[in-house]
Amino acid sequence: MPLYTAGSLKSELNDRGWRLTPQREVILHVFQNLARGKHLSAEDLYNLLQNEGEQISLSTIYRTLKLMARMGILRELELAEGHKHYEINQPYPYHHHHLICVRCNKTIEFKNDSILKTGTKTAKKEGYHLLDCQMTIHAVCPTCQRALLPI
Amino acid sequence: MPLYTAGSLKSELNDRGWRLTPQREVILHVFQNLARGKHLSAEDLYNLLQNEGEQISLSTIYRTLKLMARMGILRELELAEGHKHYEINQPYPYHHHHLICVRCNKTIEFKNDSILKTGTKTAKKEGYHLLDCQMTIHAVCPTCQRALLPI
DNA sequence: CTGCTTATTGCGAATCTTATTTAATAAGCA
DNA sequence: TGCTTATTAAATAAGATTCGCAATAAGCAG
Ligand SMILES: [Mn+2]
Ligand SMILES: [Mn+2]
Ligand SMILES: [Zn+2]
Ligand SMILES: [Zn+2]
Repeated sequence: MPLYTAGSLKSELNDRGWRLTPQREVILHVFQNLARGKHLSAEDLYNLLQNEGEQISLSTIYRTLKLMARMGILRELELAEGHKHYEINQPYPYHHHHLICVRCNKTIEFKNDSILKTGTKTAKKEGYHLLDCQMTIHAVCPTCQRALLPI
Repeated sequence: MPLYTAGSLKSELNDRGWRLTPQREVILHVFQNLARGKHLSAEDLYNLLQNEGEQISLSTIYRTLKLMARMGILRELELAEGHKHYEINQPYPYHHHHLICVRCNKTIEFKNDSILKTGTKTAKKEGYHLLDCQMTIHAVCPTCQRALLPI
């Protein structure tokens, strides 16, 4: 899980016969400058770029998010039903995990260094090349516990 | 994360004003008797039941899987793109986690007791009612590493 | 710097999973 | 045993993501 710059992204892409496009650079930049604790869906990213005057099609957004997740640059998160969220994939000491309320989707980030260690060790043991490891806690938040039993 | 029987499922449902139906009982039974390491998608479950002569509609399958996941009876897993997989949610010592190849979806289960401990502690600290906690490692398996660079 | 190859983009249309609507059914309970 | 209403099946809709294709432009060789 290295930290990417526009330059290192370009070389990693070119090494595989792929290309660095302005769209990819812009999207990486958005995630690199996203506030801690923020997570973007494809639609979120699309709207954010629209508001900044960047014209990147939704198709390209989807393709780029998938590509960068497969490269280990972004993390793909299941924070809500029906669509994915993304954030930059950072190593220690920024590596963190998520506690999610399954009813209202309120999300709390937490850290635990032993998880990344376990992930690294387990992947290595099986000969896998690690891209990301994440712990997800599904639970019901205090507010939703008090609400009267809707599922 | 208690272990459910048809009886305890019924009381937990009835306590909330809900009902135990034959469909729900059948679906719980399938997951309770599923071989270790097996994970079912909604479609998988539907086909499995069809082959056993059980007529349960796909709508009911989806509703039941969601309900049981929200109750903490089943775990919802992201083992492949585009659809979820489910397995029974078991406590220590059966509690386990998943290492997934993002290219071919080959999945390996592994255990690590400290994860459930961390999940329990973190949920408690925030006042959340724990349903499930899981660690997911995204990686590229040895076979896919050798394959020539398709994403 | 120039031209060529082909990866990538944007657009629209398609796909596919999951949710919803509705009438019929049946679980729980008095 | 009868009543209330949660649940079902089936058809339909919704919504996220992917795909096909023509136009564009990144990388590279000359
Ligand atoms: Mn996060
Ligand atoms: Mn499993
Ligand atoms: Zn909540
Ligand atoms: Zn693989």
